[in-house]
Amino acid sequence: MLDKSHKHVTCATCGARKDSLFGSFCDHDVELTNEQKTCAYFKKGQAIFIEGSFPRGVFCLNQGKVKVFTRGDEGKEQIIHIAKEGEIIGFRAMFSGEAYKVSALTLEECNICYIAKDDFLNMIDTNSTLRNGIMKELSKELGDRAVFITNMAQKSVRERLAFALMILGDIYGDEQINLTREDMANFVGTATETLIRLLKDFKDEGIIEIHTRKLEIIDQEKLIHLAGK
Amino acid sequence: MLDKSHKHVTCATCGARKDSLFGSFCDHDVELTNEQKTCAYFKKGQAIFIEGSFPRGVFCLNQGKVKVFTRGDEGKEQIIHIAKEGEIIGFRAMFSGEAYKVSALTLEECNICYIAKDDFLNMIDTNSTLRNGIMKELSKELGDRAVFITNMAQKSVRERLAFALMILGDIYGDEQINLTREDMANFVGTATETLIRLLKDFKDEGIIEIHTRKLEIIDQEKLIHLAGK
DNA sequence: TAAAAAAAATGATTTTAATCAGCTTTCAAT
DNA sequence: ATTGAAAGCTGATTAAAATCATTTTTTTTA
Repeated sequence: MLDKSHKHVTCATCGARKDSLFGSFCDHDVELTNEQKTCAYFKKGQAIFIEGSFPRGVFCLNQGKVKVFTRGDEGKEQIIHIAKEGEIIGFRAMFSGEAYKVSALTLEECNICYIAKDDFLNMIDTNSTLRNGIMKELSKELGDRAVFITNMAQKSVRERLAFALMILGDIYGDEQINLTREDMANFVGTATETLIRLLKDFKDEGIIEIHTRKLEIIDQEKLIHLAGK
Repeated sequence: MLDKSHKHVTCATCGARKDSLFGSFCDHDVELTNEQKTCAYFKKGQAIFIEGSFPRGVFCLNQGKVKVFTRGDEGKEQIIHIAKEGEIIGFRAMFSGEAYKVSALTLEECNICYIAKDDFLNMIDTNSTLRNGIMKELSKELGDRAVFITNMAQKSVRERLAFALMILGDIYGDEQINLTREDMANFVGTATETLIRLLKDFKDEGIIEIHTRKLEIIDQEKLIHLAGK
Protein backbone atom coordinates (compact mmCIF):
# COMPACT_ATOMS: atom_id res chain seq x y z
CA MET A 1 0.00 0.00 0.00
CA LEU A 2 1.35 3.38 -0.96
CA ASP A 3 1.52 6.33 1.37
CA LYS A 4 -1.70 8.21 0.73
CA SER A 5 -0.50 11.33 2.52
CA HIS A 6 2.24 11.67 -0.12
CA LYS A 7 3.87 14.44 1.85
CA HIS A 8 7.29 12.94 1.29
CA VAL A 9 7.21 13.20 -2.50
CA THR A 10 9.62 15.98 -3.44
CA CYS A 11 11.39 16.29 -6.79
CA ALA A 12 14.79 16.32 -5.12
CA THR A 13 14.30 12.88 -3.58
CA CYS A 14 12.06 11.45 -6.31
CA GLY A 15 13.46 8.10 -7.40
CA ALA A 16 11.58 8.23 -10.67
CA ARG A 17 13.13 11.56 -11.69
CA LYS A 18 16.63 10.22 -12.38
CA ASP A 19 15.87 8.65 -15.72
CA SER A 20 12.97 10.88 -16.63
CA LEU A 21 12.95 13.96 -18.84
CA PHE A 22 13.68 15.97 -15.69
CA GLY A 23 16.75 13.86 -14.99
CA SER A 24 19.31 16.44 -16.10
CA PHE A 25 17.80 19.35 -14.18
CA CYS A 26 20.15 21.43 -12.04
CA ASP A 27 19.35 21.85 -8.33
CA HIS A 28 17.73 25.18 -8.94
CA ASP A 29 15.37 23.83 -11.61
CA VAL A 30 14.53 20.83 -9.46
CA GLU A 31 13.59 23.14 -6.61
CA LEU A 32 11.51 25.33 -8.93
CA THR A 33 9.71 22.32 -10.37
CA ASN A 34 9.08 21.03 -6.87
CA GLU A 35 7.34 24.25 -5.94
CA GLN A 36 5.21 24.24 -9.07
CA LYS A 37 4.04 20.65 -8.88
CA THR A 38 1.31 19.19 -6.76
CA CYS A 39 1.16 15.52 -5.96
CA ALA A 40 -1.79 13.18 -5.52
CA TYR A 41 -2.54 9.58 -4.69
CA PHE A 42 -4.67 7.67 -7.21
CA LYS A 43 -6.28 4.37 -6.41
CA LYS A 44 -6.45 1.50 -8.90
CA GLY A 45 -8.77 2.12 -11.84
CA GLN A 46 -8.96 5.87 -11.39
CA ALA A 47 -9.05 8.23 -14.39
CA ILE A 48 -6.23 10.72 -14.87
CA PHE A 49 -7.67 12.32 -17.97
CA ILE A 50 -10.37 11.45 -20.47
CA GLU A 51 -10.53 11.51 -24.27
CA GLY A 52 -12.36 14.60 -25.52
CA SER A 53 -11.53 16.90 -22.61
CA PHE A 54 -8.93 19.65 -22.77
CA PRO A 55 -5.60 19.49 -20.94
CA ARG A 56 -4.86 21.93 -18.13
CA GLY A 57 -1.46 20.51 -17.26
CA VAL A 58 0.77 17.47 -17.46
CA PHE A 59 1.12 14.46 -15.19
CA CYS A 60 4.33 12.93 -13.98
CA LEU A 61 4.21 9.35 -12.71
CA ASN A 62 6.05 8.97 -9.46
CA GLN A 63 4.80 5.48 -8.67
CA GLY A 64 2.58 2.97 -10.46
CA LYS A 65 1.48 2.08 -13.98
CA VAL A 66 -1.09 3.72 -16.21
CA LYS A 67 -2.86 2.58 -19.37
CA VAL A 68 -3.28 5.06 -22.20
CA PHE A 69 -6.03 4.12 -24.62
CA THR A 70 -8.61 5.25 -27.14
CA ARG A 71 -12.08 3.84 -27.53
CA GLY A 72 -13.32 2.55 -30.88
CA ASP A 73 -16.83 2.90 -32.29
CA GLU A 74 -18.37 0.34 -29.94
CA GLY A 75 -16.53 1.65 -26.90
CA LYS A 76 -13.90 -1.08 -26.93
CA GLU A 77 -10.56 0.10 -25.58
CA GLN A 78 -7.42 0.02 -27.67
CA ILE A 79 -4.44 0.39 -25.38
CA ILE A 80 -1.82 2.53 -27.10
CA HIS A 81 0.75 2.67 -24.37
CA ILE A 82 1.40 1.61 -20.82
CA ALA A 83 3.25 4.28 -18.86
CA LYS A 84 5.41 3.55 -15.86
CA GLU A 85 7.28 5.42 -13.11
CA GLY A 86 9.19 8.44 -14.39
CA GLU A 87 7.06 9.06 -17.45
CA ILE A 88 5.35 12.35 -18.18
CA ILE A 89 1.93 11.89 -19.73
CA GLY A 90 -0.66 14.13 -21.28
CA PHE A 91 1.63 16.65 -22.92
CA ARG A 92 0.74 15.76 -26.49
CA ALA A 93 -2.65 17.44 -26.41
CA MET A 94 -1.10 20.50 -24.76
CA PHE A 95 1.07 21.13 -27.80
CA SER A 96 -1.47 20.18 -30.42
CA GLY A 97 -4.11 22.48 -28.96
CA GLU A 98 -6.67 19.72 -29.46
CA ALA A 99 -8.71 17.79 -26.95
CA TYR A 100 -7.15 14.60 -25.62
CA LYS A 101 -7.44 11.83 -28.19
CA VAL A 102 -6.67 9.24 -25.51
CA SER A 103 -7.71 8.51 -21.95
CA ALA A 104 -5.39 7.55 -19.10
CA LEU A 105 -6.41 5.25 -16.25
CA THR A 106 -4.35 3.85 -13.40
CA LEU A 107 -3.68 0.10 -13.53
CA GLU A 108 -2.63 0.01 -9.89
CA GLU A 109 -2.19 2.40 -6.99
CA CYS A 110 -0.25 5.44 -8.15
CA ASN A 111 1.41 8.59 -6.91
CA ILE A 112 1.15 11.16 -9.64
CA CYS A 113 2.44 14.72 -9.73
CA TYR A 114 0.83 17.50 -11.69
CA ILE A 115 2.30 20.59 -13.31
CA ALA A 116 -0.05 23.28 -14.63
CA LYS A 117 0.00 24.08 -18.35
CA ASP A 118 1.50 27.59 -18.09
CA ASP A 119 4.26 26.46 -15.78
CA PHE A 120 5.13 23.55 -18.02
CA LEU A 121 5.07 25.60 -21.22
CA ASN A 122 7.28 28.14 -19.52
CA MET A 123 9.74 25.38 -18.61
CA ILE A 124 9.77 24.21 -22.21
CA ASP A 125 10.44 27.72 -23.49
CA THR A 126 13.29 28.45 -21.11
CA ASN A 127 14.92 25.04 -20.76
CA SER A 128 16.30 23.80 -24.06
CA THR A 129 17.44 20.48 -22.60
CA LEU A 130 13.91 19.67 -21.46
CA ARG A 131 12.57 20.93 -24.77
CA ASN A 132 14.90 18.76 -26.79
CA GLY A 133 14.04 15.83 -24.58
CA ILE A 134 10.35 16.37 -25.23
CA MET A 135 10.88 16.68 -28.97
CA LYS A 136 12.97 13.54 -28.94
CA GLU A 137 10.26 11.73 -27.01
CA LEU A 138 7.49 12.87 -29.36
CA SER A 139 9.57 11.81 -32.34
CA LYS A 140 10.46 8.43 -30.92
CA GLU A 141 6.86 7.65 -30.10
CA LEU A 142 5.85 8.69 -33.59
CA GLY A 143 8.25 6.14 -35.01
CA ASP A 144 7.06 3.47 -32.60
CA ARG A 145 3.49 4.06 -33.63
CA ALA A 146 4.34 3.65 -37.31
CA VAL A 147 5.67 0.22 -36.39
CA PHE A 148 2.61 -0.44 -34.22
CA ILE A 149 0.31 0.35 -37.15
CA THR A 150 2.27 -1.97 -39.43
CA ASN A 151 2.14 -4.76 -36.86
CA MET A 152 -1.61 -4.35 -36.56
CA ALA A 153 -2.03 -4.47 -40.31
CA GLN A 154 0.31 -7.31 -41.16
CA LYS A 155 1.12 -9.56 -38.21
CA SER A 156 -1.04 -12.41 -36.96
CA VAL A 157 -2.51 -12.17 -33.46
CA ARG A 158 0.07 -14.73 -32.33
CA GLU A 159 2.93 -12.57 -33.58
CA ARG A 160 1.41 -9.45 -32.07
CA LEU A 161 1.05 -11.17 -28.72
CA ALA A 162 4.74 -12.13 -28.77
CA PHE A 163 5.60 -8.53 -29.61
CA ALA A 164 3.33 -7.20 -26.86
CA LEU A 165 4.84 -9.54 -24.28
CA MET A 166 8.30 -8.25 -25.13
CA ILE A 167 7.17 -4.68 -24.59
CA LEU A 168 5.37 -5.62 -21.38
CA GLY A 169 8.48 -7.43 -20.21
CA ASP A 170 10.42 -4.19 -20.58
CA ILE A 171 7.77 -2.16 -18.80
CA TYR A 172 7.39 -4.51 -15.85
CA GLY A 173 11.13 -5.14 -15.47
CA ASP A 174 11.79 -7.56 -12.57
CA GLU A 175 8.13 -7.66 -11.65
CA GLN A 176 5.82 -10.12 -13.33
CA ILE A 177 3.43 -8.81 -15.94
CA ASN A 178 0.18 -7.99 -14.20
CA LEU A 179 -2.75 -7.12 -16.44
CA THR A 180 -6.26 -8.47 -16.82
CA ARG A 181 -6.74 -10.69 -19.85
CA GLU A 182 -9.07 -8.06 -21.21
CA ASP A 183 -6.49 -5.27 -20.93
CA MET A 184 -3.90 -7.50 -22.55
CA ALA A 185 -6.31 -8.32 -25.38
CA ASN A 186 -6.99 -4.61 -25.80
CA PHE A 187 -3.28 -3.97 -26.06
CA VAL A 188 -2.68 -6.74 -28.60
CA GLY A 189 -5.82 -5.79 -30.48
CA THR A 190 -7.76 -9.03 -30.30
CA ALA A 191 -10.71 -10.69 -28.54
CA THR A 192 -10.23 -11.74 -24.92
CA GLU A 193 -11.02 -15.37 -25.73
CA THR A 194 -8.41 -15.46 -28.49
CA LEU A 195 -5.83 -13.98 -26.15
CA ILE A 196 -6.55 -16.55 -23.45
CA ARG A 197 -6.16 -19.43 -25.91
CA LEU A 198 -2.87 -18.05 -27.21
CA LEU A 199 -1.50 -17.54 -23.70
CA LYS A 200 -2.19 -21.21 -23.05
CA ASP A 201 -0.34 -22.12 -26.25
CA PHE A 202 2.63 -20.00 -25.16
CA LYS A 203 2.59 -21.71 -21.78
CA ASP A 204 2.48 -25.17 -23.41
CA GLU A 205 5.42 -24.16 -25.58
CA GLY A 206 7.42 -23.12 -22.53
CA ILE A 207 7.56 -19.46 -23.50
CA ILE A 208 5.77 -18.10 -20.46
CA GLU A 209 4.60 -19.23 -17.05
CA ILE A 210 1.16 -18.28 -15.83
CA HIS A 211 0.68 -17.60 -12.13
CA THR A 212 -3.06 -16.98 -12.18
CA ARG A 213 -3.13 -13.30 -12.99
CA LYS A 214 0.60 -12.72 -13.31
CA LEU A 215 2.75 -13.72 -16.25
CA GLU A 216 6.42 -14.53 -16.30
CA ILE A 217 8.49 -14.64 -19.47
CA ILE A 218 10.59 -17.80 -19.52
CA ASP A 219 11.99 -17.97 -23.03
CA GLN A 220 12.85 -14.50 -24.28
CA GLU A 221 14.62 -15.93 -27.34
CA LYS A 222 11.55 -17.76 -28.58
CA LEU A 223 9.53 -14.62 -28.03
CA ILE A 224 11.91 -12.52 -30.13
CA HIS A 225 11.82 -15.11 -32.86
CA LEU A 226 8.03 -15.29 -32.80
CA ALA A 227 7.52 -11.54 -32.81
CA GLY A 228 9.41 -11.12 -36.09
CA LYS A 229 11.09 -7.93 -37.23
CA MET B 1 5.43 17.70 -66.90
CA LEU B 2 7.21 19.71 -64.25
CA ASP B 3 10.12 22.00 -64.94
CA LYS B 4 13.16 19.82 -64.39
CA SER B 5 15.54 22.75 -64.27
CA HIS B 6 13.71 23.97 -61.15
CA LYS B 7 15.59 27.25 -61.25
CA HIS B 8 12.44 29.21 -60.57
CA VAL B 9 11.74 27.64 -57.17
CA THR B 10 12.51 30.28 -54.57
CA CYS B 11 10.99 30.38 -51.07
CA ALA B 12 9.66 33.91 -51.64
CA THR B 13 7.52 32.84 -54.60
CA CYS B 14 6.83 29.27 -53.43
CA GLY B 15 3.10 28.66 -53.59
CA ALA B 16 3.34 25.75 -51.18
CA ARG B 17 4.97 27.86 -48.46
CA LYS B 18 1.90 29.90 -47.53
CA ASP B 19 0.16 27.23 -45.52
CA SER B 20 3.26 25.32 -44.53
CA LEU B 21 5.21 25.51 -41.27
CA PHE B 22 7.27 28.26 -42.95
CA GLY B 23 4.12 30.25 -43.67
CA SER B 24 4.61 32.84 -40.95
CA PHE B 25 8.26 33.56 -41.73
CA CYS B 26 9.27 37.21 -42.08
CA ASP B 27 10.96 38.34 -45.31
CA HIS B 28 14.37 38.05 -43.74
CA ASP B 29 13.82 34.44 -42.62
CA VAL B 30 12.36 33.54 -46.01
CA GLU B 31 15.46 34.89 -47.70
CA LEU B 32 17.74 33.04 -45.27
CA THR B 33 15.86 29.80 -45.81
CA ASN B 34 16.01 30.31 -49.54
CA GLU B 35 19.80 30.54 -49.39
CA GLN B 36 20.10 27.44 -47.23
CA LYS B 37 17.83 25.17 -49.25
CA THR B 38 18.63 23.34 -52.42
CA CYS B 39 15.92 22.13 -54.74
CA ALA B 40 15.65 19.02 -56.88
CA TYR B 41 13.34 17.38 -59.34
CA PHE B 42 12.24 13.81 -58.53
CA LYS B 43 10.60 11.56 -61.04
CA LYS B 44 7.72 9.25 -60.16
CA GLY B 45 8.68 6.32 -57.95
CA GLN B 46 11.95 7.80 -56.77
CA ALA B 47 13.16 7.33 -53.19
CA ILE B 48 13.58 10.40 -50.98
CA PHE B 49 14.84 8.49 -47.96
CA ILE B 50 14.91 4.89 -46.88
CA GLU B 51 14.08 3.12 -43.61
CA GLY B 52 17.23 2.27 -41.66
CA SER B 53 19.41 5.10 -42.96
CA PHE B 54 20.25 8.21 -40.97
CA PRO B 55 18.87 11.64 -41.77
CA ARG B 56 21.15 14.42 -42.94
CA GLY B 57 18.47 17.01 -43.46
CA VAL B 58 14.77 17.58 -44.04
CA PHE B 59 12.71 17.69 -47.23
CA CYS B 60 10.10 20.23 -48.12
CA LEU B 61 7.57 19.30 -50.78
CA ASN B 62 7.14 22.07 -53.31
CA GLN B 63 5.14 20.05 -55.81
CA GLY B 64 3.80 16.50 -55.92
CA LYS B 65 2.75 13.72 -53.54
CA VAL B 66 4.86 11.30 -51.54
CA LYS B 67 4.05 8.05 -49.75
CA VAL B 68 5.58 7.45 -46.34
CA PHE B 69 5.63 3.78 -45.36
CA THR B 70 7.26 1.02 -43.36
CA ARG B 71 7.83 -2.51 -44.51
CA GLY B 72 6.55 -5.47 -42.49
CA ASP B 73 8.29 -8.81 -42.02
CA GLU B 74 7.61 -10.02 -45.54
CA GLY B 75 8.51 -6.72 -47.14
CA LYS B 76 4.92 -5.63 -47.63
CA GLU B 77 4.48 -1.88 -47.42
CA GLN B 78 2.23 -0.26 -44.87
CA ILE B 79 1.57 3.31 -45.91
CA ILE B 80 1.50 5.52 -42.82
CA HIS B 81 0.98 8.85 -44.47
CA ILE B 82 0.67 10.51 -47.85
CA ALA B 83 2.38 13.91 -47.92
CA LYS B 84 1.43 16.70 -50.27
CA GLU B 85 2.66 20.13 -51.36
CA GLY B 86 3.81 22.28 -48.46
CA GLU B 87 4.65 19.47 -46.08
CA ILE B 88 8.02 19.03 -44.48
CA ILE B 89 9.03 15.40 -44.20
CA GLY B 90 11.81 13.47 -42.55
CA PHE B 91 12.25 15.60 -39.44
CA ARG B 92 11.08 12.96 -36.97
CA ALA B 93 14.27 10.90 -37.18
CA MET B 94 16.35 14.05 -36.89
CA PHE B 95 14.96 14.74 -33.44
CA SER B 96 14.84 11.16 -32.23
CA GLY B 97 18.47 10.54 -33.16
CA GLU B 98 17.43 7.18 -34.58
CA ALA B 99 17.56 5.85 -38.10
CA TYR B 100 14.49 6.48 -40.24
CA LYS B 101 11.73 4.05 -39.30
CA VAL B 102 9.90 4.85 -42.52
CA SER B 103 10.75 5.26 -46.19
CA ALA B 104 9.49 8.02 -48.47
CA LEU B 105 8.87 7.55 -52.19
CA THR B 106 7.38 9.91 -54.74
CA LEU B 107 3.95 8.95 -56.08
CA GLU B 108 4.27 11.33 -59.02
CA GLU B 109 6.72 13.87 -60.37
CA CYS B 110 7.89 16.13 -57.56
CA ASN B 111 9.89 19.25 -56.84
CA ILE B 112 11.43 18.84 -53.43
CA CYS B 113 13.65 21.23 -51.50
CA TYR B 114 16.24 20.12 -49.00
CA ILE B 115 17.57 21.82 -45.88
CA ALA B 116 20.65 20.38 -44.18
CA LYS B 117 20.32 19.11 -40.61
CA ASP B 118 22.46 21.80 -38.94
CA ASP B 119 20.69 24.62 -40.72
CA PHE B 120 17.31 23.22 -39.82
CA LEU B 121 18.18 22.59 -36.18
CA ASN B 122 19.53 26.11 -35.99
CA MET B 123 16.24 27.44 -37.34
CA ILE B 124 14.35 25.45 -34.72
CA ASP B 125 16.53 26.80 -31.93
CA THR B 126 16.24 30.41 -32.94
CA ASN B 127 12.72 30.59 -34.30
CA SER B 128 10.14 29.80 -31.64
CA THR B 129 7.22 30.07 -34.07
CA LEU B 130 8.68 27.39 -36.29
CA ARG B 131 9.56 25.34 -33.23
CA ASN B 132 6.06 25.53 -31.82
CA GLY B 133 4.70 24.66 -35.25
CA ILE B 134 6.89 21.59 -35.38
CA MET B 135 5.92 20.51 -31.87
CA LYS B 136 2.27 21.02 -32.72
CA GLU B 137 2.71 18.95 -35.87
CA LEU B 138 4.49 16.12 -34.04
CA SER B 139 1.78 16.09 -31.39
CA LYS B 140 -1.07 16.15 -33.87
CA GLU B 141 0.37 13.25 -35.81
CA LEU B 142 0.86 11.32 -32.61
CA GLY B 143 -2.83 11.67 -31.87
CA ASP B 144 -3.77 10.72 -35.41
CA ARG B 145 -1.69 7.59 -35.16
CA ALA B 146 -3.42 6.53 -31.95
CA VAL B 147 -6.67 6.70 -33.90
CA PHE B 148 -5.06 4.89 -36.84
CA ILE B 149 -3.96 2.05 -34.56
CA THR B 150 -7.45 1.75 -33.10
CA ASN B 151 -9.00 1.69 -36.55
CA MET B 152 -6.64 -1.07 -37.60
CA ALA B 153 -7.47 -3.10 -34.52
CA GLN B 154 -11.22 -2.65 -34.41
CA LYS B 155 -12.70 -1.56 -37.72
CA SER B 156 -13.60 -3.87 -40.61
CA VAL B 157 -11.75 -3.47 -43.90
CA ARG B 158 -14.88 -1.86 -45.32
CA GLU B 159 -14.93 0.76 -42.59
CA ARG B 160 -11.22 1.38 -42.92
CA LEU B 161 -11.58 1.87 -46.66
CA ALA B 162 -14.29 4.48 -46.08
CA PHE B 163 -12.01 6.21 -43.58
CA ALA B 164 -9.05 6.06 -45.96
CA LEU B 165 -11.08 7.51 -48.82
CA MET B 166 -12.05 10.46 -46.64
CA ILE B 167 -8.41 11.15 -45.84
CA LEU B 168 -7.42 10.72 -49.48
CA GLY B 169 -10.23 13.06 -50.51
CA ASP B 170 -8.69 15.73 -48.28
CA ILE B 171 -5.21 15.12 -49.60
CA TYR B 172 -6.16 15.19 -53.27
CA GLY B 173 -8.54 18.14 -52.93
CA ASP B 174 -10.10 19.02 -56.31
CA GLU B 175 -8.04 16.41 -58.07
CA GLN B 176 -9.25 12.84 -58.29
CA ILE B 177 -7.60 10.27 -56.05
CA ASN B 178 -4.81 8.69 -58.03
CA LEU B 179 -3.15 5.65 -56.47
CA THR B 180 -2.52 2.11 -57.61
CA ARG B 181 -4.85 -0.45 -56.08
CA GLU B 182 -1.83 -1.91 -54.34
CA ASP B 183 -0.84 1.40 -52.72
CA MET B 184 -4.41 1.94 -51.65
CA ALA B 185 -4.55 -1.56 -50.17
CA ASN B 186 -1.27 -0.87 -48.36
CA PHE B 187 -2.77 2.29 -46.92
CA VAL B 188 -5.98 0.60 -45.78
CA GLY B 189 -4.04 -2.42 -44.55
CA THR B 190 -5.63 -5.16 -46.61
CA ALA B 191 -4.99 -7.44 -49.59
CA THR B 192 -5.16 -5.88 -53.05
CA GLU B 193 -7.92 -8.29 -54.11
CA THR B 194 -10.06 -7.38 -51.12
CA LEU B 195 -9.61 -3.69 -51.84
CA ILE B 196 -10.63 -4.11 -55.48
CA ARG B 197 -13.80 -5.96 -54.51
CA LEU B 198 -14.75 -3.32 -51.95
CA LEU B 199 -14.14 -0.48 -54.41
CA LYS B 200 -16.59 -2.17 -56.74
CA ASP B 201 -19.13 -2.42 -53.92
CA PHE B 202 -18.67 1.29 -53.17
CA LYS B 203 -19.17 2.06 -56.85
CA ASP B 204 -22.34 -0.07 -56.99
CA GLU B 205 -23.62 1.76 -53.91
CA GLY B 206 -23.03 5.13 -55.58
CA ILE B 207 -20.38 6.22 -53.12
CA ILE B 208 -17.55 6.63 -55.60
CA GLU B 209 -16.99 6.72 -59.33
CA ILE B 210 -14.12 4.81 -60.84
CA HIS B 211 -12.36 6.31 -63.87
CA THR B 212 -9.92 3.50 -64.55
CA ARG B 213 -7.09 4.48 -62.25
CA LYS B 214 -8.64 7.59 -60.76
CA LEU B 215 -11.34 7.68 -58.11
CA GLU B 216 -13.93 10.36 -57.48
CA ILE B 217 -15.90 10.62 -54.26
CA ILE B 218 -19.60 11.08 -55.06
CA ASP B 219 -21.34 10.64 -51.73
CA GLN B 220 -19.29 12.13 -48.93
CA GLU B 221 -22.17 11.69 -46.46
CA LYS B 222 -22.37 7.96 -46.96
CA LEU B 223 -18.63 7.77 -46.58
CA ILE B 224 -18.68 9.60 -43.25
CA HIS B 225 -21.45 7.35 -42.05
CA LEU B 226 -19.61 4.22 -43.13
CA ALA B 227 -16.29 5.23 -41.62
CA GLY B 228 -17.76 5.51 -38.11
CA LYS B 229 -16.31 7.59 -35.31
C1' DT C 1 1.95 0.56 -82.97
C1' DA C 2 3.15 -3.89 -81.38
C1' DA C 3 4.90 -6.38 -77.72
C1' DA C 4 5.83 -6.77 -73.03
C1' DA C 5 5.05 -5.64 -68.49
C1' DA C 6 2.34 -3.97 -64.93
C1' DA C 7 -1.98 -3.35 -62.91
C1' DA C 8 -6.71 -4.60 -62.30
C1' DA C 9 -10.27 -7.87 -61.93
C1' DT C 10 -12.69 -12.31 -60.91
C1' DG C 11 -13.71 -16.91 -58.94
C1' DA C 12 -12.79 -20.64 -55.73
C1' DT C 13 -10.89 -22.09 -51.49
C1' DT C 14 -8.78 -21.83 -47.08
C1' DT C 15 -7.48 -19.77 -42.90
C1' DT C 16 -7.80 -17.02 -39.06
C1' DA C 17 -9.93 -15.05 -35.58
C1' DA C 18 -14.43 -13.21 -33.92
C1' DT C 19 -18.61 -14.29 -31.86
C1' DC C 20 -21.80 -16.74 -28.96
C1' DA C 21 -23.00 -19.47 -25.06
C1' DG C 22 -22.09 -21.59 -20.95
C1' DC C 23 -19.11 -22.88 -17.14
C1' DT C 24 -15.41 -22.34 -13.50
C1' DT C 25 -12.28 -19.96 -10.72
C1' DT C 26 -10.72 -16.01 -8.24
C1' DC C 27 -11.30 -11.98 -5.68
C1' DA C 28 -13.47 -8.59 -2.85
C1' DA C 29 -16.86 -7.10 0.31
C1' DT C 30 -19.99 -7.94 3.88
C1' DA D 1 -16.69 -17.64 6.12
C1' DT D 2 -20.21 -16.65 2.58
C1' DT D 3 -21.86 -14.65 -1.32
C1' DG D 4 -21.83 -12.02 -5.39
C1' DA D 5 -19.38 -10.07 -9.01
C1' DA D 6 -15.66 -9.99 -11.92
C1' DA D 7 -12.36 -12.37 -14.39
C1' DG D 8 -10.86 -16.41 -16.63
C1' DC D 9 -11.65 -20.41 -19.43
C1' DT D 10 -13.63 -23.81 -22.97
C1' DG D 11 -16.16 -25.55 -26.99
C1' DA D 12 -18.89 -24.84 -31.12
C1' DT D 13 -20.05 -21.99 -34.86
C1' DT D 14 -19.78 -18.21 -37.99
C1' DA D 15 -17.92 -14.61 -40.54
C1' DA D 16 -14.40 -11.96 -42.55
C1' DA D 17 -10.73 -11.56 -45.18
C1' DA D 18 -6.44 -13.80 -46.99
C1' DT D 19 -4.59 -16.65 -50.35
C1' DC D 20 -4.17 -18.93 -54.74
C1' DA D 21 -4.93 -19.33 -59.59
C1' DT D 22 -6.24 -17.15 -63.85
C1' DT D 23 -7.89 -13.86 -66.98
C1' DT D 24 -8.50 -9.26 -68.70
C1' DT D 25 -7.28 -4.57 -69.17
C1' DT D 26 -4.20 -0.76 -69.13
C1' DT D 27 0.18 1.29 -69.47
C1' DT D 28 4.81 1.53 -70.88
C1' DT D 29 8.52 1.19 -73.94
C1' DA D 30 11.08 -0.72 -77.64
